[in-house]
Formats: sequence, C-alpha cells, structure tokens
Amino acid sequence: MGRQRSRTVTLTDVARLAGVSVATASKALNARDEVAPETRQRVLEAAEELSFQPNVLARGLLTGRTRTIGLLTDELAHRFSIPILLGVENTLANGQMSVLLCDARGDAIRRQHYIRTLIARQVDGFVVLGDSNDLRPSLTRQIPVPVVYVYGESDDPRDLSVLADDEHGARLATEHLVSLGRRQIAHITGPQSYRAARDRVASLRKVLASAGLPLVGGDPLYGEWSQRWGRNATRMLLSTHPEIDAISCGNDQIAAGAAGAVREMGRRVPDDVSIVGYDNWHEFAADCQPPLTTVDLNLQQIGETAVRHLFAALDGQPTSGVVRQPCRLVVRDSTGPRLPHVRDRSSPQVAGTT
Amino acid sequence: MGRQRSRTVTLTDVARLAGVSVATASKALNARDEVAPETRQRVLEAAEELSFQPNVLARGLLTGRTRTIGLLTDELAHRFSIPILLGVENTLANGQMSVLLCDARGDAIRRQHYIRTLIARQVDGFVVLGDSNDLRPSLTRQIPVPVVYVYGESDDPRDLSVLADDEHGARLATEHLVSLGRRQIAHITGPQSYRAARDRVASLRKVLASAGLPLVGGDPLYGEWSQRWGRNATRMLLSTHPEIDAISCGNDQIAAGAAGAVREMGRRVPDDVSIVGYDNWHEFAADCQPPLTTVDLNLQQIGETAVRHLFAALDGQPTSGVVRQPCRLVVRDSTGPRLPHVRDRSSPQVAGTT
DNA sequence: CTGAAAGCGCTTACAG
DNA sequence: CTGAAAGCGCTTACAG
Repeated sequence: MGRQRSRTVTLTDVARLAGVSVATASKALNARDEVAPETRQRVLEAAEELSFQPNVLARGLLTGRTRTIGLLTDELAHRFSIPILLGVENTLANGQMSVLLCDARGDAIRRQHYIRTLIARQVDGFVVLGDSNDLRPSLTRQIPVPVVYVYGESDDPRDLSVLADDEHGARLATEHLVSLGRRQIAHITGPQSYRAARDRVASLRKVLASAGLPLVGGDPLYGEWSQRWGRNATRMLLSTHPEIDAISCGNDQIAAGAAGAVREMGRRVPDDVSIVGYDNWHEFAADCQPPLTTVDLNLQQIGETAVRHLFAALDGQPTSGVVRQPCRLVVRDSTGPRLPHVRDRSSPQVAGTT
Repeated sequence: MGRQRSRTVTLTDVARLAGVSVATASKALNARDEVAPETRQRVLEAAEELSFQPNVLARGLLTGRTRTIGLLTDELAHRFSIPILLGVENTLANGQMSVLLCDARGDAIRRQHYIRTLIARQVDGFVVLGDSNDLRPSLTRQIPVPVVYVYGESDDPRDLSVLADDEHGARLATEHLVSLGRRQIAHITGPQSYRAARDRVASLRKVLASAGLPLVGGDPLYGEWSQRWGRNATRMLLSTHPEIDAISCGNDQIAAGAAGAVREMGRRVPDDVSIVGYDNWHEFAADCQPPLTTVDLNLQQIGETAVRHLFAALDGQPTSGVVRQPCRLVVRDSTGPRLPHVRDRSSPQVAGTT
C-alpha cells in the first residue's frame, strides 16, 4: 500500500526541466496561444516525462471553482438511489466534474453536518437525492451554490426538482392492458402512504374511465411492496372476482407474487390473466415466470437530466419547477392478447428446462 | 437554485469582525492554546455570526492532506457494491474524511482516467472496489498514496485486500444443515467461472467429508445466479435423487427458485427438504416462501474494515496480504429438523393471508 | 499573547 | 513571446 510516496511533481519542476518560468509553463499546459510552439512543445514533454498532474486544489483556490459536486442522498441503500447515482456520476464525469458522496441515512443531524462539510469543500453545486417522491423541505436557503432535487420534490417551487413521471408510467401500463383487449382489470399496489402508489392509481383510474372500463373491485388493493402481498392479494381477488383478466401491479415484487398465485390457482399467464409490473427490477421482472411486462422509470436518465440542469445553473441559466422524466414500457411475456378461457388444471406450472 | 450566491465568508472577514489578525483568528479557530481566552471567544463569536466555513482547499494546499479518499469502483451497479460503499462512506465520515466516487463501469480506459483525476485532486488514499472476488491486477504502482482493495483481491501480495470469507460462509451453512440431521445434501450454484462459487463448493465438500456425508449427485450443479436455474436444477435433482433432504444454494435467487420447485413437487420446506441460501438479499430471502435461512456476507463491515486499514496506512502503519471478513448465518424458516416424511399433495402451497 | 511575513501550487493581468 | 509579481485562503514558524 503506497510503498513509495514520492514527493509530488509540481509545476515548478516542469518549468525547471523545460527551462522556462512557471508562468510560461502554466500557459503552455493550458493551451493558451500566447506561447511559442517550440516552447510549448518542450513544456509538454517535460510534463509528460515527470508525469505531472496539476494540483486541482491550487487551481480551485484561484478560480473559485472546484469542478466538484456534492451528492447528498437521503438513503443510498434504497434501490432507486443506485441507478440515479450512476446517471449522476456518469454525466458529471462527462463534464469533467467529480462527485463527493454523502449519505445522510435518513438522519437530519447527519444531513446538516454533510451540508456544512460540502460547503467547506467548496463544491460548485449540490444534487439532493430523495428517498421517496414525496414533497420534502427545501435545503436551498442554507446552500450558497446551485442545488437540484432528484426523486423527491422540493417544497419550494423556486427550486428545480427532477422526478419520475408516475402518471406517464401508469398510463403506459394501463393503456397496454386495454389495447390487448383486457376488460376486467384489477390493481394491487403498496402502501397508500406512498405518493408513487397514489399517483399511479390516479393515472390508472383516468385511463380506465376514458376507456369506459371499471376498476375491478372498485378500489385498488393497497398493501405492501412484497411478493407475499402480491400472492395474497391475488388469491383474494381471484376468488371474489373470477372475471378478472388482468392485474396491474404497483411494483415488480407484487407482480412476481401475483404471477405465482395466478398459476397456482390454475389460470394461465398471460392468456387468462395478464400481469403488468412496475420498476423493471431486473432480478424480479426478467427472472419471473413468465418474465414480466413492466414499466421502466428511466432512473439513470433522471440522474442525467438533473445534472444537465445543474450544469445550466452553473452557467448562470437556472431553471425551476418540476421536470418529469418519461417512463418506458418494457413488454415481456406476462401480458398478451385475450385467448379463449380454458380451465386446464393438469399442468398449472409450465416452465422451460435448461 | 442558488438564488443568492453571496460572496464567500473568509477568515479575513472573521478576523476583521473580531478585531484581530488572520493569524490570531486562525489559531483561535483551530484551538491552539497560544491565544487569550477572551480573544478566542471573540473570534468564535465572529465566525459564528458570519457562518464562517474554512476553505478546505486552502488548508489542503498547506498541509498536503485533503481528508478525501478516492473510491474507485469497477461496477457500482453490482448489488454487492452498495453495502460495501455504505460501509466505506460511513467509516470515512466518522473519521472526518470525504469520498470522491468514481465508477469505471468495467472500462479500463475509464478507470485509468479516474486514477489520474483522483491523483490530481490530491486524495489522501484510494479504496479500490472490485466487481468479483477474483484476483485483479494491482493498480498500486501508478498511485502515489495508500491503496486498499476490497471485494476483489490484488494480485500483488504486498497490497492489502479485504474480502468476504466464502470458506467461512459456506461452512456455516453446511454445518447448519448437518447439525439439523440432514444427510442427503445437494448443492446448486452459479457459474463455475466464479471464484465465489468454487470457494463455497470447496468448503461445503470439506464439511461434508468430515461429517462422513456424500454430496448428492457427486458434484454440485453449476448454472446461473437466477431463480429460474434454481427451479430447473431442483426439479432435475428431485427426480433423479428423491432421497435429498437438503439443498444448499449458491445464492438467494437460486434458493428462492428451489423453494418454489420443492413446494410445487409436493414436498415440504423445511420438513422434507431444508434449503439454505447465500447473500441474505432481503427482497429474496425474507420475502421467500418460506423465508430463507441464508448467509450474510457482512458487506458493510467489509467496507468498514477496509477503511480502518486505510486509516492505519495513512498513519504510517500499512498492512498487506488478505483480510477475510467473517460471515454470519441468518436462520429463518427454510431450514429445520428432519420430520417424518409425509407425502401430502393435497395442499402443496400453504401461505398465510394478511 | 499577538501579528507580520512567508509560502502551499497555481493562474492571470501586466511589463518588457 | 516570456517572466516577475500579485494573489486565491489559509497555516505556521518567528519576532515582538
């Protein structure tokens, strides 16, 4: 580990080797054109030979910009955080910026501490990544540089928040079922306390209403984001409403549970009952039996969009309000056209073998 | 977004307000005792009033230490990366250090670029997070500060690598099955190309041998890390080796698939066939039917351990070689003592309703 | 106990 | 085209 910690090569070393002043060396390396080509060449060679890495701190002290962004997350352990984080990191790197990562872990004290730390570190801007898409208190007042909010909406409309478009996602899913000829559609989702759950329900209701279709049971089944709930809710639904021909699920875990329960009750997926999930969580959606049609939130693009708006703000072009990132429907085998209803209990579980 | 970008408060401002020199202000704020208590008090009040945040860049330029660590990941999208990242971030924060995050996304060019960036940013050390626990080429030669490797082992024994202890984890799982009286144990796992898969197999074999037990089928079933493979492999196993009374699985997805297949074939979990997973991936393990007994890799502690070793190296106490973080067995309902074998096909799937 | 001065590594007007 | 000088914000010997 760091066995030979050699003295850092500095611009002075490069200048000396090239036989010029540090001022000239600086200009040569920064491609200013007030330098003779040969001089420039000599400096570049010297820098190369010494593996010179300009000290970013010194530069930052002068320019007042560190090319660093603070990423302040509420809860990085959240599954949604990672793809967004990836999008943020990637887009920042493309803009030659680095990201300081601070995970508050849902602790307000800790968050406050991190805000101070990041400011002391002279970050050029903040990305605040929420842990739910509910409204959250704005932090902008305490932060002297541009801030964008991602996945959780700031309660100050002068801030910019980049969110998943749940209205759009639920619409895609529901319209897909309707277009397949499904007429008896039920909805199983997570806790009603989640804005995501409520927003998707509202959108689903709107699509069903405009298609002149009922929501089976009248109301969605609110529960939890788990396979277990998906299974149990599906059993209840199928016993009380055997006419069901499609189930829209609030996430892929629920959908995976639902698919299992439908098969266990002797109905075919997708022929008898089509199932659509939400999230495109690969391990659940693609590995389900059958693989799930689902909605992808484009989380990485959400991160990317947020950073692009942050870049604009850094360039003096701040935006505010809410930007919603459109979703994408991923069609797999759990949805399909209606087929004649055949009760075939002989082989309730079909599955390929490798 | 950053609506009022006020000029940053500097130590000079604080000194002026307190009516002292910047030198004295600096000493007062840094709790040097060569300052009169009243002076000190006045400076602290001034700093408080102005919400002074010392510019960390300037300090870093002087001291040569930035209190920043570069976290270079191979593939952050990897599920294992997140808990380790959390452990790293948390432990660094406890030591008043920050983390610059760079995800190479499996791209060597990109990794090289990030190494340069992090060095230019004067990080005090590196944490290199691998994407598999195979050997990997050491990067230490190019890096002038201490480096620790996590989750992937450096091929240079002079480096320090902190790894999951797969030998230990597989031993815990196997000994658990043996201690429950299981005598016909099979093993389903992922691709043989994974060192994790092979190491766990070796450990399992050792435990079985010393207990005088066979590995059912003679060899493990290598396949993929999916529920689908777990289901298919289990079906094959149960048809060719109906005597099986336990299945050890290479991860929780395989185990979840196995549990489903066992139930579908009319055997009880855990009474007839006990199943143990690996990873303690909550969404699969805890939400399985029944919830899975599994091995937790203590990933967060791996990150923590790595950072503690890095701190030691920063303090001039580098270590080298391999440190293995012990695992932890999490016992849930998928394993239990042997019960009289009862063929009961009438209710193959029992499940609680909410 | 306090403060003037030097300096960390770099960039940028400004002379020459 | 080149280089001496000032300065970014801070810390640390060193005088006083």
